[in-house]
Amino acid sequence: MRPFSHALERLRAAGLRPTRQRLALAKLLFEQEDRHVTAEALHAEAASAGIRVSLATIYNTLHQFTEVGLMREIVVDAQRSYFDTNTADHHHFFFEQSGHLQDIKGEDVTVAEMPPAPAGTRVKRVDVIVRLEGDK
Amino acid sequence: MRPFSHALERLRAAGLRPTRQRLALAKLLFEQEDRHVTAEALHAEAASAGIRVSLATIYNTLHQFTEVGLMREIVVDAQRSYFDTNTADHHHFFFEQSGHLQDIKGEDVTVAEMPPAPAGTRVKRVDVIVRLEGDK
DNA sequence: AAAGTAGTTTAGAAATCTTCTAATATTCTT
DNA sequence: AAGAATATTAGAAGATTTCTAAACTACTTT
Repeated sequence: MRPFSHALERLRAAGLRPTRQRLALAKLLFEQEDRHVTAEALHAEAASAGIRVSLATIYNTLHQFTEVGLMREIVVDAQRSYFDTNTADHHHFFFEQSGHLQDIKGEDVTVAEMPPAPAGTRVKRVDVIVRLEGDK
Repeated sequence: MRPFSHALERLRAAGLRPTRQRLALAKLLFEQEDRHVTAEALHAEAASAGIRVSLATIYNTLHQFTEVGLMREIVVDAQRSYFDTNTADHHHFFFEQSGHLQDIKGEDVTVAEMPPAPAGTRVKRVDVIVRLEGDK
């Protein structure tokens, strides 16, 4: 049922040349359940999986994947960018202490009574971030 | 009706020593309608108002004001921190092109059907950010 | 298969924003 | 006025992200 379960096909479908680095990163990112990664974390993970990729490529790749809609960026922390492999309509719990993110399914939050977008603008996205404190 | 309309009283009430810099910044920030500022923007504004304050003090002051509840921090842009003088329950329109923020009154957005906070955590805040593209 | 070309990757430098340091200055208390 | 506590500052340092331009790889054409 998942039309592009293979990294190669996903990249091809997105019009991205399937290079060694992109394939390896796509496997890390997409061949398991939805993930939230920072550039540094993915870089470290790649390194320990034996994939040699520069940090610049990690950034390039995360941005490219985001541009073509394979991922999206989540802004929850002023000092660090998070990228999410779940591109479906959904929101987030953010555990401020640990920096951990957890999806909230789109159906589980209802934003009712939105004011209209100001003249001359379009709503690109509505982000609901539930900031949590305490253990986890 | 505004119990602490004067910068001096606000600082005193918050337990912050009313220094020259803090007073001047409090005046810029609180003696006009609700504002959204970045550290750099406030620094520039202070400079053109003839207030000599270092950038380090701007950061110190914004954080202190936030700690004592006079302001709050808004995370909408991974590369820059915004601080808001409106501490009431409310949300935001974010104009991605210009980096401009606009309040949405708390009553104008209803977040219904929130899932419960995960065990061991408390909800600190729920942020709704409506990301806009287009002019303005 | 070889060559050409267009697109990628890379290390390291640079840019940007924020925090730190420790010296100096100011405010508050006595 | 003096002393103690707290603030401010310039500049250095830290952290994250982007840039540069050289080397490399993938794809296309021959």
